[in-house]
Amino acid sequence: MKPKARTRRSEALSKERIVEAAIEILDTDGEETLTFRNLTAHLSTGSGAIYWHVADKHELLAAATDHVIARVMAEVVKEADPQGAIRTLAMGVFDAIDAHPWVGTQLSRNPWQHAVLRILEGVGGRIQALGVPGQDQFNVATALMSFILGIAGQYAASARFASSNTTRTEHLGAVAAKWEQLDPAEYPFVHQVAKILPEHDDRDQFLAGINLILAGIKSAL
Amino acid sequence: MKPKARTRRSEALSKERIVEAAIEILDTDGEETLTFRNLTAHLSTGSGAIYWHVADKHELLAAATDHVIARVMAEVVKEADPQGAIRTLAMGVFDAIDAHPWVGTQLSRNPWQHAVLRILEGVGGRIQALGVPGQDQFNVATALMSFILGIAGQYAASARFASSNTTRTEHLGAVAAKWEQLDPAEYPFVHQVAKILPEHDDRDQFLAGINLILAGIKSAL
DNA sequence: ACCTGAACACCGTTCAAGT
DNA sequence: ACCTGAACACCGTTCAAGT
Repeated sequence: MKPKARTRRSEALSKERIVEAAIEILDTDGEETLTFRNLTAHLSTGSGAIYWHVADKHELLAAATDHVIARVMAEVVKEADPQGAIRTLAMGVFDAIDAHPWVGTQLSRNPWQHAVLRILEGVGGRIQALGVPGQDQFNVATALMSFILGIAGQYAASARFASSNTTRTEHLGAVAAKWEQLDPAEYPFVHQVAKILPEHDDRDQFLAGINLILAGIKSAL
Repeated sequence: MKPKARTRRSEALSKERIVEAAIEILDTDGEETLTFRNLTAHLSTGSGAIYWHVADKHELLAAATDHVIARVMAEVVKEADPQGAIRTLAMGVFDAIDAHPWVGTQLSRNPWQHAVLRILEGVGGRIQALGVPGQDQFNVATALMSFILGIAGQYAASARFASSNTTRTEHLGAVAAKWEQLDPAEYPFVHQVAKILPEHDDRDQFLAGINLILAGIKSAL
């Protein structure tokens, strides 16, 4: 009786195969479960084998993130309207994080990884097409980036907490309940927001933020 | 010859003393060096002693972050003009992250910790004072928050990489050099930005982002 | 009630030894 | 050239035992 091979037989290792296996673990079992021991077991190889193909865990995570983001950016390529392109680009990143919360963690952790450059290029090109003057392009593009990366980190964090055993709305309900126990005199706004929190739509919220920034850009043109 | 006591004698432990000691380690030696063994050595106590006062490392980090952010928010309290208040509040958070990069990491990692609520309350109150209609306040306040937290994560990441042995400008120069090796046809915007990157001012960049969002808010009023 | 510190169950990474 | 897997140098956390 052959043991169940978790991977298709034993082809030679490669960075690509390693990244794919890592993504599978990250997607199905979450970011905390990705260890080199777990990963090498999936690949049915020795615990140190990975280091021949990948420098360290940071590089592996960056490569996995780039894999996901590259796909997103490829889908955005052709959109004539720069504003529309920025929206679909941003929502594409959002949906990728929704599907792979660990991508959000990773994006917000290292601003100079390749995946972030892909996003910056995508945003920057549209900013230029929008007619933002040269000396403002850097600030405008990075502001949009910061907002996207900020959301990335937050959304990934929610997913990390919620996914364990409760649904997202249950979890938000628990958060809102905690907010309502704060002193209403000291935290009036938080109290008000607690009522909306459990049933709000993250995607709408994100798009509203993008539109806010786009409005700021247009008002300065 | 008495051994040099790293802490003032052996008063009883308390959450406050633990948090203070943690902040000192985080500030002087960086976030990677904060381990419970290191921390308890500084406090000259047993390695498990902390767990009587603090649930786990996450709570400790959240408490340390709240300690820093509470100070920042206290300084902002009275500013008549809501726009000005939002600017000083945001810059206060920025300067706190500049002085304590680990605060940036921590803020971007957990959106529901108390420190984040302080910022949200500060931002939200000013958003209301600005006259943003009720149903938009949540989206607008959280968008501003996301931008601030996005910067927090990025700035902390730069500090983490740069601080090791090179100065910030040296580090940015190295990043820019890497960007210039990318295919200019595929990454035209990144190439252009690489020229500005090493000598840009992070504080100006951050303020420009805040002003962009404020402009977006005003244009919708 | 509070503290000690050995022990547990892990990590990422290295590297001699194998093929 | 590539892989193996024991070993190294750590982690956070637990918990019986002490005071």
